[in-house]
Amino acid sequence: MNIDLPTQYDPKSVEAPIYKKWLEAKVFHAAPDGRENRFSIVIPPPNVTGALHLGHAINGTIQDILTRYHRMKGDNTLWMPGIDHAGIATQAVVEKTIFEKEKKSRHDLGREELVRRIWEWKEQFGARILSQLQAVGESCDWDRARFTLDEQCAKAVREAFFKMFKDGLIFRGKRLVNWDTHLQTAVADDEIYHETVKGQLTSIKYPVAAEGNSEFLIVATTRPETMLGDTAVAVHPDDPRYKHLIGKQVILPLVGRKIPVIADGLLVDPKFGTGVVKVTPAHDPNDYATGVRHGLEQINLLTPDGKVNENGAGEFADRKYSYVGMKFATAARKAVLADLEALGLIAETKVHEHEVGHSDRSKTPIEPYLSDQWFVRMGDVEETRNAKHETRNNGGITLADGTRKSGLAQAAMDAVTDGRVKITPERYAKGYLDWLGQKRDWCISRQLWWGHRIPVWSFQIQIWEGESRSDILKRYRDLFRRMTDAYGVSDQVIYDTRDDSTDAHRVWLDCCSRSLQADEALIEICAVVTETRAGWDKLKATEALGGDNWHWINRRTPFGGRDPDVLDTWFSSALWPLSTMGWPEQTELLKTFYPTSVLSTARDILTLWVARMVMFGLYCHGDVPFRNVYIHPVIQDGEGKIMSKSKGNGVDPVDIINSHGADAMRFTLASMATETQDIRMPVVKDPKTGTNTSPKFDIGRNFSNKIWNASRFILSNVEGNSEFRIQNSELKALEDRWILSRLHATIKASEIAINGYHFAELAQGLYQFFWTDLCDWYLEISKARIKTGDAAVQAILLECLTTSLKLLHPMMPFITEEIWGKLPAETRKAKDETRNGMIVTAAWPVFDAKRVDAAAETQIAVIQAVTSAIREIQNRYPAAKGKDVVIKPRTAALQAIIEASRGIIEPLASAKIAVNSPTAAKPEDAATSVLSEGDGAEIYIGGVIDKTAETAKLKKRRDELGKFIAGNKAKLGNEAFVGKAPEKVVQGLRDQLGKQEEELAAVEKNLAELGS
RNA sequence: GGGCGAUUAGCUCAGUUGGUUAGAGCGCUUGCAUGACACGCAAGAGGUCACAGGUUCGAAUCCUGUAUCGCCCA
Repeated sequence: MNIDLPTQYDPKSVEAPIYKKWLEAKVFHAAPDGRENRFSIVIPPPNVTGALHLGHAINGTIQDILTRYHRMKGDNTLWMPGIDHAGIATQAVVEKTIFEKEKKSRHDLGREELVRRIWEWKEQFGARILSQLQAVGESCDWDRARFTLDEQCAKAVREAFFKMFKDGLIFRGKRLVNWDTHLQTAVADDEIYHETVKGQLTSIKYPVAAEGNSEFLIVATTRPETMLGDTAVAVHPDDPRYKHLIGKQVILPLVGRKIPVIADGLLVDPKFGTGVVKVTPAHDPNDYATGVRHGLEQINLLTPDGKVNENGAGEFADRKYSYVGMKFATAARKAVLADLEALGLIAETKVHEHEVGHSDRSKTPIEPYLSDQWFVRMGDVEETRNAKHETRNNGGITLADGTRKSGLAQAAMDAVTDGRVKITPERYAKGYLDWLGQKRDWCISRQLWWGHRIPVWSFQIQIWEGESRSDILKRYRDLFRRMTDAYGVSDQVIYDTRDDSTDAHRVWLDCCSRSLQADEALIEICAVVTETRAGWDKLKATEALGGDNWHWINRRTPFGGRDPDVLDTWFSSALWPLSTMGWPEQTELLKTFYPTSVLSTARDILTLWVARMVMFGLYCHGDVPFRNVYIHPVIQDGEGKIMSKSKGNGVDPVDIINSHGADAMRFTLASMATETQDIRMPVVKDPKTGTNTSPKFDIGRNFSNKIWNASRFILSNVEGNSEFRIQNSELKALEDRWILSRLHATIKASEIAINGYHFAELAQGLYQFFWTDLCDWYLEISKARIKTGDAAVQAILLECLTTSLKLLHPMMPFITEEIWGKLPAETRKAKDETRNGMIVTAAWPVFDAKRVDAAAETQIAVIQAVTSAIREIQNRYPAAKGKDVVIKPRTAALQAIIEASRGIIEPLASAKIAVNSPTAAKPEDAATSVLSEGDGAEIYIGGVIDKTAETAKLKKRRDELGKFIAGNKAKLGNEAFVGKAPEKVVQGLRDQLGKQEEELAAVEKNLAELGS
């Protein structure tokens, strides 16, 4: 033992240099080459707002296992890395930081300055995230790292937007959206969490508007302030209580507006409350839908910052009321209630619990808000929809490969239904299909400054008397086309008109541009046409518009220029597999690595992200973005709570890497990646550092240390020898054949596990082989031969070590690379079969069925059972240590096995087998162990007995056996069982019963000898 | 309210198409400085497979219901 290695593995001193070595050798870099076998993954880009958490760590581990495995298999392997700009999240964090430090709002800074500050933030935290990913050991092609806001990604976003706009799949509309009054932006459904709030259900009396009628309709609401925007009250069409009022009007208290009583079977449940529902189309999604059904007016009451606008006033019962400027859900509510109370119009109030949506980012309650937003049409496209566009079709959409589909959502659904995308575990496909099946239009505009700005220029056009909308629009379109043509970018701009305007005098012209040059042109055009008449002249616009019939572009509109909004972050994320590979250019990279092999992610973004990538992949490029989707489990704390910063129950992967090493963390996480959807990780405070940690990670650390020490042991015993190849002629020793059999079984099991995404099985299989089979048994059995420098053993040891290291490498890359580097150079060369002497590119082991040796496995199982039985007696009776053992095997065959294995068993048990015979006599006062392995045996060590303990133990076993035997006898006595069960099962049970009976007989005989 | 999932040893989890005596790691108990490793070695104890029905020759496994918990959607 002279190899110069410490007895404890120190990951800290190893990991950074190893990673550097990989980077320098450029082993993670992938480029298109001639290889047919390819494997590619795009990373789910971590959010630039935050640091890495365990979710990233487990997913990174999984992806790295897959990537490193395929790289070793010799596939052309690309793991594409990058980070996400995470629009709302990042802007909110930066705004908050600036406000805390400088007491300045985003409006104080201005758009340009804020965006500059966010870029600063991005540089800082983006770098940190990348270094954290590297600390985990992830083998991404860093040369290709992308950021969702960089130029290449921006180009893809522009192109996709342009294409959709052209196909009429992107449209602008006034819709009810979730409004964050604090951040003053629309937020997506998934950016909202629901909280149960104790509220009040108020019943309000609305007087019926008819001469001499003193009737009231009573409506119940949790949001009385929204009554200011009511435009109807609804009853069920079949409700006899109100039938006579349908079509009549009620007077809206406080406001004085007369609003109709409508009949709506969808909105109203006659059994709930009074059966009368107030309808506020601009402030409630259900009411909005009702309003659309009945053509009701939509009265918005809200300013963007959550106050009551000018619509919140009126006159009722000869008095004026106004709530303008009050905070909507708080002050206005209070005032409305007080005024109603004073009027005696409150029929009842009661405490009521209900769910209120809150914004994830600002934690403030969400208001449904009627506003202009951009949408992606998810649903089926009907024929009439495209009538106004130049490209007409018969309904449906065309994917990039020419396939026709009814709509975007349907295209993405079909890809999973017909198996082009396979989701693992399968059950998650249901959520994906259900979500897409709703085909809800996707609101893609955000009133933020951080993100891809919407590439649309809008001009509000005045319509003068005597000219039709379509005429003027056509003329403007022609004009704009000519102008952009002058800039040489006419094919970079599409012109579209909005037909959703209710204004008879104005109409919008939208110009969507795909390139930055087109933007430049539009800036120019915008400046000219909105500034001066001279500008018009300059461009000969007058001519273009036709003489004196003067029309103009409204210079006061905020939209006489580019749309100020940015795109939802998921829009650029949806293009990630395409944009990172260079789309819309048809790059070699794209041709080689798209579609990617697998996407690994957490279930919460299966719909938001995965579904949209499928959609965009098909629509933009004509193929799915990945063949497989693997959904990994979510790590929770010991109580089953999601880990989060605010709860303080999170574990920081960097802390674990510092305390346990990256390999230890990776092994532990892999061993937890089962098919379940949640896994719990008990969290404790590390007394040394005060940080959160988990005893779970000790498993990985201990295993690392085991690998380290076994390797140390093996390396120190093969020193001075060079290349080893196993000669089949030398495979005489049972234990040698056995460990190779186990090794090859492990190779096979590892491959099956990786290919099936069974990472916990992979971890357990390797742990079992390395620790139990190799260390506990093989190394112990062969120690004597190892000491004598037996060449066959050395060959086996090196074979086991090198193959184990390779199998372990994808999961534990650092330690395996470190040990690989300590191998004798010739061995490394012989076992590597590659390229640069590193394990990272060494060839993956090849399973050899000829190495599987069932006979050897059975024999070693007997040896293990006999050895353990002897040790068990020795542990029970310390006096038995060193004393001779008497074995009474039940058959001559077993006797022979034991006889042949004497040389193995005796050193392991530190005892001599004095007798090994079916007719062996039991020694005086012998402690007994009755074996059921093999053909069964009794094992005695004489002169040590404690009669009471011995009797108790045998009795316990007797009772157990009695139970088993009774059960088996009952089964075998059952004709139905014997008749129906497969012969194999019946025979197995008979054999088992036979053994149990023999064992019971032996136990009873021994009990009798003990006098009980 | 709808969907998905979980409930197996003190803890965290396995348990394949239903089939021989339900497994692992941690923790616990006992013994051990043993020429690789105490982050170790040897051994042991520990389970009414949430509950109630059902199907079946046979159920941790399939079905129905109940309870508790988690997640997603509305």
